[in-house]
Amino acid sequence: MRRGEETRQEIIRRAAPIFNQKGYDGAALSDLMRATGLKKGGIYRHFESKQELAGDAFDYAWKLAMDRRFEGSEQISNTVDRLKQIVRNSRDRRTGVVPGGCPLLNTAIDSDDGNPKLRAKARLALSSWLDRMQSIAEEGKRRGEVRSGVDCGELATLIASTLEGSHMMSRLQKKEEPRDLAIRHLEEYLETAVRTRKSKAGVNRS
Amino acid sequence: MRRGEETRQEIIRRAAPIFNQKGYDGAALSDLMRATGLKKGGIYRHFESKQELAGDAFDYAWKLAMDRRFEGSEQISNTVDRLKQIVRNSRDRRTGVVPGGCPLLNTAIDSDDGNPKLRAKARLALSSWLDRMQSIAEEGKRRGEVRSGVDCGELATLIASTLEGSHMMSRLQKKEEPRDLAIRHLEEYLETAVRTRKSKAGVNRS
DNA sequence: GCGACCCGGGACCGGTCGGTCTCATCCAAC
DNA sequence: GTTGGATGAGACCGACCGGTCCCGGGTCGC
Repeated sequence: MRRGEETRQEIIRRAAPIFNQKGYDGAALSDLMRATGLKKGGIYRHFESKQELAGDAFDYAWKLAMDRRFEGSEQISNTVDRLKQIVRNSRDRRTGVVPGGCPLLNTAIDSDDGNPKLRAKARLALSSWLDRMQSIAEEGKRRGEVRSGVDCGELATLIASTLEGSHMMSRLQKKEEPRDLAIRHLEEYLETAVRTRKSKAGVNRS
Repeated sequence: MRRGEETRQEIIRRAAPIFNQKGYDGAALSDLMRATGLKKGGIYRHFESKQELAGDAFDYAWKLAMDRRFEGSEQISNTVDRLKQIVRNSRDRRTGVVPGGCPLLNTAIDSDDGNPKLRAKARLALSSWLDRMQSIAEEGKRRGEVRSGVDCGELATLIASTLEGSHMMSRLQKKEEPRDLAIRHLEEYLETAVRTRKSKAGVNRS
């Protein structure tokens, strides 16, 4: 990797928390300069605009968040248990991600007015998250682990919105209860309304 | 009401959508001047800072939203049906409120970094909302309409976070599905896990 | 060792920010 | 009709915004 490219990536890494915490407008060039240790010229050498940097920073932050949220789920064979793991990850695997809360939630609200480019990125991010969860549910359906009556797209939407809503509340109240509660609720829902009932013993438990 | 006070209220009414749509930093004095038809002097005559105006505008927007969300629920006698009505209101009664989405969600994210005064207002707003729903559930418990095992505070938290999360998704996707889905899910939950089971016929339906 | 180029510093730009202050006008009480 | 407080206009302020540009220095390939 060329030296300039390394610097570029470093700028993205350092800028991501600033944008995630302060929003697009709130993240001033002076903040980014302080965070990166570079002056304006050094930053604008690698990005043609603040928009471009913000976009790259969002992609970086979202990728990290997604990786963490699906971490440890791949090796779980049962799809419902895999979904439960993903749900729990939103609480248990939040270290090492970009500070400032969920980039998707932040950017969705932040770009609600104005900023169509960031908004498009947020929309895409949401879709990719939903698609991944939906695919798991559909795989579960084919395998007979998920009930045939379940709408996999709706299931993914329900999980995402419950997690995001409780995430906002937990951050606002500075308490873990809302998030814990949402996770318990979703686990319960997955067990009682999604997982195929087994008449025999040997029910899967994660 | 003195003339100045009328002007003050009018400024709040006009400023509220600006703050709700653009956020605190995003709402420039020039925007507020355009919306109110006043110049700086005219605005600062009635508010000692942008902060104060933003706070009053949030209170105004939140009061409107709360009124709408609880509208039509008072005259429903059964408490579970009352909660169902409140849940449905978040979809059905959104006309006449301040544009730009839920003021609580917007302000919670917007004030996540910086702005402690607005954050305190958002926290208070959330508490008052939760308290109102919790009180209804507790009344239902005393009346035997809500199961004794239900934690009313948790129920309120679950309703709020599910609605807020789906609200964000609906706005981001510009689709009503996430919100509709969340409402259906909460209605189902209220019926199956909250409402007291009746062994006799004549089950309440809203 | 040399030349080309990659890189970052930092002065500079016009514009806009939130906020202050003075002054003309309006209106109501007398 | 006069007067005095309430009201709003708008010039002005320093700070800071995102963005541009040029130059000096470091680092390559040769």
